[in-house]
Amino acid sequence: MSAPTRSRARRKAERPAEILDAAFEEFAANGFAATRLEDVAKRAGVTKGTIYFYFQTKERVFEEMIRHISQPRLAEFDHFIAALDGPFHARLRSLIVFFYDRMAENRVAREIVRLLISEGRRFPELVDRHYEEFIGPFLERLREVVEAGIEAGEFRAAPSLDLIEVIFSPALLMNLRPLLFGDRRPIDIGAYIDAHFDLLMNGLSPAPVAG
Amino acid sequence: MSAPTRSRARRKAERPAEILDAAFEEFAANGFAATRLEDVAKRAGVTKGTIYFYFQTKERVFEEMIRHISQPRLAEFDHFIAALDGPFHARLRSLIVFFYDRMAENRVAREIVRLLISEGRRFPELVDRHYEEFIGPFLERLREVVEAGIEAGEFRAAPSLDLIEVIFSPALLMNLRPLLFGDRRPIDIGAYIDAHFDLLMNGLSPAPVAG
Amino acid sequence: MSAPTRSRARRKAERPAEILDAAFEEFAANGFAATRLEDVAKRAGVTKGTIYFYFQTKERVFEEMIRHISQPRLAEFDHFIAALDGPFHARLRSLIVFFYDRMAENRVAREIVRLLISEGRRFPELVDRHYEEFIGPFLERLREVVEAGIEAGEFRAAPSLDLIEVIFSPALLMNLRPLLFGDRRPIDIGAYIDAHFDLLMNGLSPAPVAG
Amino acid sequence: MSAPTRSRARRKAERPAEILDAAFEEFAANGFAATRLEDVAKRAGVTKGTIYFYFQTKERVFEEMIRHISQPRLAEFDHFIAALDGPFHARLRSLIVFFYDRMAENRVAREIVRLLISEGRRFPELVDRHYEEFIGPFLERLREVVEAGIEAGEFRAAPSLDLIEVIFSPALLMNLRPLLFGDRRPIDIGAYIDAHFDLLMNGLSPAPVAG
DNA sequence: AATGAATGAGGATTCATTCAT
DNA sequence: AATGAATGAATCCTCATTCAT
Repeated sequence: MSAPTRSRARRKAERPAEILDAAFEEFAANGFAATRLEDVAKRAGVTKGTIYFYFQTKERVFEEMIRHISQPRLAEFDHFIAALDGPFHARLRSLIVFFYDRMAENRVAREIVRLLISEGRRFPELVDRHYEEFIGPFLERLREVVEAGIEAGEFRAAPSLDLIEVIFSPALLMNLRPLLFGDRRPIDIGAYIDAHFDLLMNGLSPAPVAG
Repeated sequence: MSAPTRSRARRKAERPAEILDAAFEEFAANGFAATRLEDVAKRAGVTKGTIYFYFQTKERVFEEMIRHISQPRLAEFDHFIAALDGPFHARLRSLIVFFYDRMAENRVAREIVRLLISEGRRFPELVDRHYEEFIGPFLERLREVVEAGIEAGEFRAAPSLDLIEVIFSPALLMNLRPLLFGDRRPIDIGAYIDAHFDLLMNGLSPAPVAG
Repeated sequence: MSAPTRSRARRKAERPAEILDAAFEEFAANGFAATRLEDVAKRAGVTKGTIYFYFQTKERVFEEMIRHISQPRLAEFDHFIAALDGPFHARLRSLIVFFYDRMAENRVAREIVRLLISEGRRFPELVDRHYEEFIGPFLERLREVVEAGIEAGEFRAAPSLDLIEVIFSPALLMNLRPLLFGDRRPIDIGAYIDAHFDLLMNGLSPAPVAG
Repeated sequence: MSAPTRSRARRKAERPAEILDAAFEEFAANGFAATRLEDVAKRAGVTKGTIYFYFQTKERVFEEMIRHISQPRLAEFDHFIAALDGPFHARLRSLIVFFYDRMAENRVAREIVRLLISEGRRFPELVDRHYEEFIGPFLERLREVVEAGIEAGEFRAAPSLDLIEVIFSPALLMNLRPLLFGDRRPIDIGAYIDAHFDLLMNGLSPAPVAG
């Protein structure tokens, strides 16, 4: 099948990506130290030697794997931002739903988070790059929307503006839950998102009795 | 010093705890797979053989270490709960501040969370026990306070009552941040807690103009 | 039970023997190298330390165990020899049946043989002592009976007189069989003994037609 | 020497056999448990890792070693059987001499027997395979010769026909002797074989006085 | 480009032996 | 006499890495 249809040259060009995809699965399943390059090779359909042809060390495989898996999300995010429209509370909701969808409910993204947490001490630059490329820009967009919403009178000038992460942090829980519990303890994510947004907009205090 | 002052029997009684304390430091620093029992032994001031006298395998050392480190917190929590008092929004704040204080700002607790995330797949019972002993009861207390507060008219009956975790989840961020960034990217936790609580009570919507 | 009936002093006197009995079972089951003194201790109902109180090293335990298990057979053999009586072919049969009974069909004796074969290179003096105390005397008695039988005209002066072991060697097979096959491949020992003795007396050649 | 003369591929093809030959020497000298794979490697001129490249565990090395050492004898035996000729008592003697020669006087075969006895409990399938491939067929040939000899009037119909092993069992002694005594207690094997065969044919009973 | 044989340092685990009590 | 905590050398096995082909 693939042998006749894809030229040898083309297959060669895809080798590194195939190895990194395989590496993602193995590292996600076992962590950095407990993953054997032998298993990565087997999963990628090559031999250990081939991995060393493309990557210098196991560390390098890990680093490039994180890069390889993360990169595609960036463009997607930019595109999404560009399309944001409508009233600011709708934009805010969109941003948050986007995070739930792309980060919390997406297995690949979740496992990357797991790896950043578990191996972050060994690869601090990876974590920092992630902040600069994903988290920072996301928070920045969030802040812009909230600021504009305040200006437009849709939001009040809450202290959370300065600590914008407090606004979306409930979404983190949906990211961590499956990392901790796997399939155990499932939750109704739709209801959770609604609860998050309701709390975000209205808080817990009872509405003052309108005159 | 210890040889003359402490009797052999006394030292023996303390050995397992000493080993588990050392194990915590090593596992927290390197993760399960990358930690060498030899280093745990050295840190505990014993030899490898001694570890195997008390624990059957490296896995067992890990499991018992988690248990050993976590246990003491339980009593503390129960005691805190018993002392909860005052208006319900104050109790709610107390609970949340308690979580920030004991979980987010405490290095040991944070590292336990890291280990549960990174090694949870290998030790699912540990994660589940943690839920049953810590997370579940904490959420339960939280729910009780909110329910009572609603009854008392201090809180509105928000949908978040059913998904109580949404209420305290911003605190998770303060738990994860140092796991990811170490000492880089510090944050003003006091301000963050205030923002969290403000959002919790008031939301982002502008207050309706009072009559 | 045993505590009240047996005095402590008496139990102490039996300790070494209990240890050696336990050692026999473990060494027989696993061989010298694969046996753990810890298991010997457990089986004997004492601790490792106690073994070292009575015996200097694992090697010593092994050596003394062989001695301890073998010794009792010697007296038995002497007693049996003294009672030998009747025509010489009957005495020969008795001797051979004795060997089958005490060596081939007795599990303990068989396992001692296994140990002498498997550990003989490590403990050559044990093997040699065994020859001097058991095999040599047994062959000597065999030779005496055959010689007397020749004198009495009951046996012919076959060359096997000088290599007396050829006479009883079929019995060895009954010793080795269970060492190799355990309970697999059982054999009718009674019939085997009869075949052995028939061959011994009559050989395979057809009887010359009597005048 | 070997590096320039033998190609890598050629050396590779011989590696497993070289390792198994080395394994034979070490296991024969020390038994299974007391043999260190490190020593096997050293003797084979490779490193520990190489052994594990070809064999999964120490057990596997042992099993394949037994196979590797035993196999070549099988063809030899078949060839010998095909060439059997002459009167039946001559064939019987040939068979028995063959056993003495190939099993009792051959160091390699003897040590395999030692290993089957000492490690048979751990590797019962090895013992059973040995019976099926070597012992069983050998006994079968023996029986055929004796049966044909009876038919031809060269042998009498002794009860030993049903327990054919009684006929060759004296040869076992020549197998076991060196296992137990090494070079101590040498024996004149030629004379022993003669005595064995004389007994086999004529027994111990005095010849009836011919008319 | 790719293979896979080979290495060797490293780490988990075992166990004979010691010794304070 | 007896215990059992403690040791540390020994040994199995793993795996990142190299390199001849």
